[in-house]
Amino acid sequence: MKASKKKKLEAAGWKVGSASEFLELSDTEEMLVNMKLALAKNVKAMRQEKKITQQGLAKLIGSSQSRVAKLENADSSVSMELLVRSLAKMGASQAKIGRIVGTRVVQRKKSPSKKRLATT
Amino acid sequence: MKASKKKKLEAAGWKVGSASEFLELSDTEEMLVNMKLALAKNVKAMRQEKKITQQGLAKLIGSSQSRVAKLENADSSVSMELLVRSLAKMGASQAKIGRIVGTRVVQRKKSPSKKRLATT
DNA sequence: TTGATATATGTCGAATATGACATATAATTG
DNA sequence: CAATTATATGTCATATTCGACATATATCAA
Repeated sequence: MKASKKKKLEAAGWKVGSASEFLELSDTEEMLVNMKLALAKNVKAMRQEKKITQQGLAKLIGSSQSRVAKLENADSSVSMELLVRSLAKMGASQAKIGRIVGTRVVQRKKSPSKKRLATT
Repeated sequence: MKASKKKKLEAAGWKVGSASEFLELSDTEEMLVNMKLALAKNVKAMRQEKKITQQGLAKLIGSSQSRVAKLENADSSVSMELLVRSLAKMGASQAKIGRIVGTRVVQRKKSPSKKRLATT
């Protein structure tokens, strides 16, 4: 994983430390993080498209600007449900949300390729 | 809404009471309930397909049989994240989960059709 | 039927997510 | 530059979700 991406994930509170590198997360956990990143990215994109501030979105979903900031940065303290709810409140269709959930934003870990033994 | 469906939703703890009939839920809330129903339905279907008990799935996701029962019945106490995590742990791909999230299981409320005025 | 196994329901203390707030930093505008 | 507006970060008390347990009910085989 690129150092920049790792730093970003760590900053958001995800466990990407020495004992469990991102690439070592279980497939399930990696998928969940990936879904949240996809949702967060789209929350921000939709909000900007609608030209409203985080404060505006906060009002729309009955929350606060600080929580919206955390939403958009995929902070580990935000639930998948709040992410989905935010998209829905901005008018995203269920179909669109489904497509977002199904989207990979982080490159999938390559399954280990068979290595030829060194012929020393 | 059919009485049977309403009863089922109410039993699961959703607010489908006099003051807010299901059809009166906001589009957003209706969508969220619908997504959870779709996820729950698929958790049960996948588990049965794999021929494992709720106890077995519980072990797979690190939970208990009672919580799995609630999961599959879309109890209001279960999060969207746990539903998604359960599907992932059973091997559902991110794409598949996305398709499930985008699936309507409850008929959409009809938008009010323009009525011709009665011509007394 | 009876017993065994599976699923459902209710409750609990613990863990996690919440909105709100203060305040820091960044971006924009004049 | 300074002022203004937008976004980010840290914390807290409250609310929600959690696994676990007890126990009820259903399903099915003998």
